[in-house]
Amino acid sequence: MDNRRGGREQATEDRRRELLEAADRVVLRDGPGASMNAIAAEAGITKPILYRHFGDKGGLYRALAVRHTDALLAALRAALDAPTGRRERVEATLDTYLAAIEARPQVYRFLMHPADGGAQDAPEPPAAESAERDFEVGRHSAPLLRRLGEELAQVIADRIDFGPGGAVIARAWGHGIVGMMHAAGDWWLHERPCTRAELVQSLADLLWGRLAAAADKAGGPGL
Amino acid sequence: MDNRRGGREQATEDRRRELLEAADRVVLRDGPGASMNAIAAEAGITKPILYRHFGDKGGLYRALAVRHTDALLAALRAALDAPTGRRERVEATLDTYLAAIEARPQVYRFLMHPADGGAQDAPEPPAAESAERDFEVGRHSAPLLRRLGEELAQVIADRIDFGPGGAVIARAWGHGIVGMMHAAGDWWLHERPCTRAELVQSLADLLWGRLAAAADKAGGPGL
DNA sequence: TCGCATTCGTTACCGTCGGTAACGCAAGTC
DNA sequence: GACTTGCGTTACCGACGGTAACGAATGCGA
Repeated sequence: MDNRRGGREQATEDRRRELLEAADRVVLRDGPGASMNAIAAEAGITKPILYRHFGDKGGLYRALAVRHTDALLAALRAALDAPTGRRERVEATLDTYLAAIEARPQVYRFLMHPADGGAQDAPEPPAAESAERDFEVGRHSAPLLRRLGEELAQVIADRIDFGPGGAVIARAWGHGIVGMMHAAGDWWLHERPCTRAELVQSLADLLWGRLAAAADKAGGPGL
Repeated sequence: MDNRRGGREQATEDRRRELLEAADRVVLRDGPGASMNAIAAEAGITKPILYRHFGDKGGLYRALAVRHTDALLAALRAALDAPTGRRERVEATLDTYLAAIEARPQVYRFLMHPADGGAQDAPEPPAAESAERDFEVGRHSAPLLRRLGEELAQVIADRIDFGPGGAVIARAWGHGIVGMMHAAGDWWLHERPCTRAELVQSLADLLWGRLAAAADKAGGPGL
């Protein structure tokens, strides 16, 4: 039908988008762990073509994650680039993240828990001689966190002047801050013990060294 | 054999411990996602008795997690209670955590990714009318993080004097700091870009407000 | 001593899932 | 009109979590 224009590549690209949107709908409805069958059904087709497009479930999830991560990253970058003071930028970034996970908790949930990740070493056939030798702790959790961490690290490294070896510090901070945001956001979304603005203030205060500056409680063990 | 003493309850308790140790070995060897079959085989028995003891896989994993979490918590509490300055305590706590995940990455990996968690709402039969209505983002990730966060929040609330409403701030900080530790530790364990001591210093600096105090890079957009 | 209930353990199975092989069918080409 | 080339299907595989139904061993009252 609409095969005019370049060729089939355009068509398969459209197809891919369509499949991703269907997958998105299903994941949004059923949470992570949505089955490939369900996704295929939602898209009006069957499993094998899903696999032809995305390889395996990890591929589909990765593609989905990239979509949403890109959107979130764009919003965060905007907050990070606002022409205001550093404190305001930090607050805006925190608020942007929290607003995003508040608005679409299912998406957020999916992004943070993408089933597994990928290929440890050898699944199992060769006995199991990987033993404790294989570390490779990584990729168990969310690639999103890693991406956000690296992104923030880049911004930090660009903006703040550490001494030599500063790149590593910036990365540690990037991942650390993202983790802080994530964990606090997760807890907050679950229990809603305060408003978003209050949480933003608390976390910004934490990053602003209030932990070091705060007074001990009376009767404490000193310091 | 050793049925003297109270009765069978003692025996089943021993059994349970034995099974948990077997499960521990398997999880340590095969990573999370170790199958119930494998665990049962390691314990020298078959699946159904595992299910009789722990209900379902979540139950077993929860029991395992509690064991390790308790051990880690004890170590962290010791670091948190050291009779030194606040900065030293923070550094000791960070170092304790990082040393733990460094020493046993498989255990750590398992704790942070306990398969799923539990019972969303209705798995699927009733059509799927939960829709986007059900929030309940929680419990998707690790209960360990929550426990650590609450624990740290308690220590913070005990030791630092916030004004009214301080309990919520302490909890936000507790979860935030734990998340920071976790994410940074995860990244560090994966890439090993620096020594443990260096990471501890970087994170402690971050918590000490160095982000607020640090100088802008030359040519930056000002503040 | 026999029967009987209870407990521990087994084998054998179910439903679902991720993933794949083999086939069917339409369209473009000579 | 035969021939390739993709898209899509059905039908299947192996592994998993979980369970039902059945087999010994043990304790106990008659």
